[in-house]
Amino acid sequence: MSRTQQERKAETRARLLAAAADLFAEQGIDAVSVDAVAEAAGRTSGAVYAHFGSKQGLLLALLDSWKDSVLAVLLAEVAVSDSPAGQLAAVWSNVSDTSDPEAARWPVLEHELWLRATRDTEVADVLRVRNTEALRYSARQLDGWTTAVGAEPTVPPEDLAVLMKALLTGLALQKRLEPELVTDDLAQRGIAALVGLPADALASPTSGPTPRTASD
Amino acid sequence: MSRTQQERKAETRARLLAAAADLFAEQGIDAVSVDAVAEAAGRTSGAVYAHFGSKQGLLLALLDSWKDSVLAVLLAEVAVSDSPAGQLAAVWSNVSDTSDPEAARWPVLEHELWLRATRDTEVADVLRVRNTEALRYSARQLDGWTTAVGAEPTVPPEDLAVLMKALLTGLALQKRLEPELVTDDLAQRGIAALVGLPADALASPTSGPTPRTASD
DNA sequence: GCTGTTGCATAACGCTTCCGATATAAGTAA
DNA sequence: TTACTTATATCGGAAGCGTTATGCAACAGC
Repeated sequence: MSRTQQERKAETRARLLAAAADLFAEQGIDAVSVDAVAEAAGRTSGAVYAHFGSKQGLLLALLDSWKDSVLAVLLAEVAVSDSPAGQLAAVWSNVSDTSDPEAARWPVLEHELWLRATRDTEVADVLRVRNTEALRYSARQLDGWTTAVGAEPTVPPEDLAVLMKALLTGLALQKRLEPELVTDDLAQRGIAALVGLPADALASPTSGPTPRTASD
Repeated sequence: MSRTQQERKAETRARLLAAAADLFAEQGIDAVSVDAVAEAAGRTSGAVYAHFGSKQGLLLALLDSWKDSVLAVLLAEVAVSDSPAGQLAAVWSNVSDTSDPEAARWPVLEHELWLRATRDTEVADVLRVRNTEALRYSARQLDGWTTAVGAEPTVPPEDLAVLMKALLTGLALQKRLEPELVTDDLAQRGIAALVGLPADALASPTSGPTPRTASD
């Protein structure tokens, strides 16, 4: 089996990034050594420095690769349901799911990155780009939903997107500390209140098929 | 001038805690060495281990000392104004003030502690205690406010407190990454929406007591 | 004043980190 | 083959970490 150098290199790079994502999320970025990442990828630390120059370089490359992949995954999950309630539920579960350790991993890492951005300009820059991108998309969606459902939010869609993201982020944070305090139902009521709807308006959508609503 | 051993010890302990609070918030807990804390306090690392046994012991002692002090400060600031609008503004500014580096410090540390709680059981325990305490107080306040202003929130006060805290936390987080995206006005509108009020019902901040009813 | 104790400084230990210098293996082109 | 390039491995150094052991003043009780 002959593989070109390009293929070899590409695979090594991919394996290093995957290993870094896993370990960073599981143990925290600072707690993970370069050697640990390399070993988990079946390589040695030399490969990391050859590919990314430094641990910081590895982190930035990881962020870059995420800007595409993670957002794409979320959008795909959202696209499955076409009712506002289902789509919001998809977003919420994507952020807050604590049952599956695999899925619960990257929100933690996301959280860590936001904190890191406070002191690391490079990380902050990357995060800002992703954030405004997500907010722009979110604002568009929210605008469509609110008019479709006939809600009258007290703020324009762009601001509503900020509030919504803040609420979801805060709830996810809180849920990790005290899971039983933040039920799916509570999240839904909070969202409804922000949008300017009665609490049950999202549970049984007025139009379109009823999707899988969050239980609890 | 002669000082008793007790006084000496107490002052050293206080200085170590103060230095730890400063440095931890500024650089992050892991990035700060025990030696650095000791030096900032005008002592050496030996003093740290004599007092707290370990770096983790120092951290836990710091958390303990905060459970009293920080909450007390916040309550005092809240007590200054006796209108719901003013009190909410006090809370929000206390969480989100980014102008004064001194004040902007501890929300960052708070954020870091929440993240740390994901992997550190001891920190999680302390944080849970403080959190439920704050939520209980907050729920009581919110209950009083909503009835006083005549709002009709869609959830009971205990849940409303969770939502409110989540929103404020999320907004503070977001504001640190993109300050111009999260104005005080936006925060106020978000709060109002959660409580179930029109956007301008809360809009008279630091002035004296506002009329009891917002209806007109 | 003498003596035991307290509070902290000093210095060293064992471990881990990042990362460069060097070496080897794999792939490509003639 | 031969010559050359590229990708990864190996090794080691300098520095940093938390922690422990020891020593030395300043104090307290007699």
